[in-house]
Amino acid sequence: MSGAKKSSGRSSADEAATRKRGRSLAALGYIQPQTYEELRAVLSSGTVHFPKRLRQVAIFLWQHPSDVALGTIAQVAAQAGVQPSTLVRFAQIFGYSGFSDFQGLFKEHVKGSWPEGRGEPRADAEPNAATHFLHGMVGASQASLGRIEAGFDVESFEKMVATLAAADLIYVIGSKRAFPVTAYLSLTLSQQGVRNVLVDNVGSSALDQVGCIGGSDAVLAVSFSPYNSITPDLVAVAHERKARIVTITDSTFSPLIRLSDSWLEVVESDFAGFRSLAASLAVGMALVQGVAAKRGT
Amino acid sequence: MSGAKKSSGRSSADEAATRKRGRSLAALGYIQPQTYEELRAVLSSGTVHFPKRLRQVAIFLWQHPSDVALGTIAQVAAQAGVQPSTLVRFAQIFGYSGFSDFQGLFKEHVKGSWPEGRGEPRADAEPNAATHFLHGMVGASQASLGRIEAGFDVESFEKMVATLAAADLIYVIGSKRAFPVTAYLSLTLSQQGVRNVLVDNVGSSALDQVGCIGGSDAVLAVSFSPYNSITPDLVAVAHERKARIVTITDSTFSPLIRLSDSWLEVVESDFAGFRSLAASLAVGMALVQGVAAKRGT
DNA sequence: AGAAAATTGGAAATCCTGTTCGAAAGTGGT
DNA sequence: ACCACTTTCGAACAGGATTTCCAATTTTCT
Repeated sequence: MSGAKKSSGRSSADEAATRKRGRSLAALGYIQPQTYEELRAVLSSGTVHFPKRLRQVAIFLWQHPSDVALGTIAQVAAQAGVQPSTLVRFAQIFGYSGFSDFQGLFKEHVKGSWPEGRGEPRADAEPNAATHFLHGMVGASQASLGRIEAGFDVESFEKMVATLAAADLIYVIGSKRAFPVTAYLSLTLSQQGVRNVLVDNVGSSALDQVGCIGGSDAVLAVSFSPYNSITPDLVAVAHERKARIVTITDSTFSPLIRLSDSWLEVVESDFAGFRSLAASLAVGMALVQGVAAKRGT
Repeated sequence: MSGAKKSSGRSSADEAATRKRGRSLAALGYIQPQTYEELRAVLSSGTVHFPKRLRQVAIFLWQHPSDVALGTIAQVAAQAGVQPSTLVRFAQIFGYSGFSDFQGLFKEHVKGSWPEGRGEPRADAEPNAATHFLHGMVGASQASLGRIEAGFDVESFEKMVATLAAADLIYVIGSKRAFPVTAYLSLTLSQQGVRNVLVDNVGSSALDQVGCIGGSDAVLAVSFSPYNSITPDLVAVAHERKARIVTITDSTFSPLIRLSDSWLEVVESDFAGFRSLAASLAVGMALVQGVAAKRGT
């Protein structure tokens, strides 16, 4: 609290910056974002209105996080079309002492998104019922994720991407446990500009929906054992109507396989009967990204 | 990255470095690696035998490319356990004028394999682009999972379980990215014999649904940034009707927090703009299990 | 074992980067 | 149109980062 003016002390520098400029967000009740995700949340919330140059900065940060993480302030400023000092001001508005601190957020994020970048989980056995189950669930998820990386059929995957990219319209089908996966697939496909229909069976209209499938359409089916939902029936109809069919399922015994042009096996672990979906979602996202990339070109 | 700003004679500086030290690889017939892949190829070929410290450097570069790209020379040296000057020497052996030039390789590589936000996912000439993305997605999932295990608010969690277990009827609310999570929550709750309503907004009936919430009911809300969906509106209505509200969200900026009796922060990583749901699902399953256990007794 | 060569550690010197500050330009209200 | 206030620009400054250099140490060859 001793008001040293330009001491190099980090924390006191923050306070000094806040005190000096009455308009910092901290003064308005906001707190300093501690992670990249929080920063994105603030930027996207639309609650902050920036003047022209600062908005320009915000947009650039949003669109080119890796350039911000890797570059020097001069390079970033040049790419964003502003002065270096503008970047410093931007960082200070959010309560940071300067650009360097602020850039740390981006570095953390890029490092975190980089496969090699993370450490191994350490084993602290905490005797607590809640954390014990969470730990088990996390373990099941990580086991599932590890398994797909270990053995992944790239050939099938690329065939699936090609099939879906060539399709006129994509029908996404999955019930029960698979439904959360198909819901996310449908959402991300739409966000990537890929037209698709989520067959959710609202109003029991699923059979009628698939009755409209044409030969130039494709079905993306997700199904897990036990295979007693309506998914096999729906896919059978699509198959009769000559649609291309790609499947994500969890064993070679799935009735969908003989109907499918290509398929991937994704085995999910469970803990105390609660099954993970982590691997299926990861594979699903990869599919969506692949299709979007292929469509884009 | 156009670092064309440095000192005047870049190319002549290279030659000078080469001429001065008789043992540079260039003098031995090797050429200066122009890309990160070339560097990796040279390192892995095993044709070069380094003394102890330099080998240490090579191993570190191999295992932690993102740290090399993001850090300063001092940070990298500390992590690798060598002196900064050793890194400079290493770079010069490969024909670079110094560490900065050499680091450029790593920066290029990291930036190149980071498909920029909303931008066009450029189809790299990388043959295994599919597996690279899958790898990244798995990494994002694992990062998310690791994060919740690292810092998990057990107190809030148990308060949430207690609230939900005491409720007459549980309303599960979430839109867009959060919907897959709520769909799975609703399914597993039902499978555990816990009565619940999934507010899916089919037929735009969500507002009317939450209009029926009573004081003995509870809301389980899931919401991620940007918070521009109808979820905050729905939860606000439930709050007015005196329902207990528990929330899973991804930052302290979420508008749901001030409406909630208890809440958990679950930060999900993303890769190339595709966000993982692994952590939210794991936490959700833990919640369901906790509620079911408490109801059962 | 001894000497020469290679390698390493550490501090000094230099270059560059990030930050600060005052003036200029822009904006909005009276 | 004028004034007060905010925002932006650009140059000067300070501090940090990279590089260089030399002595100390280890290795290798005779």
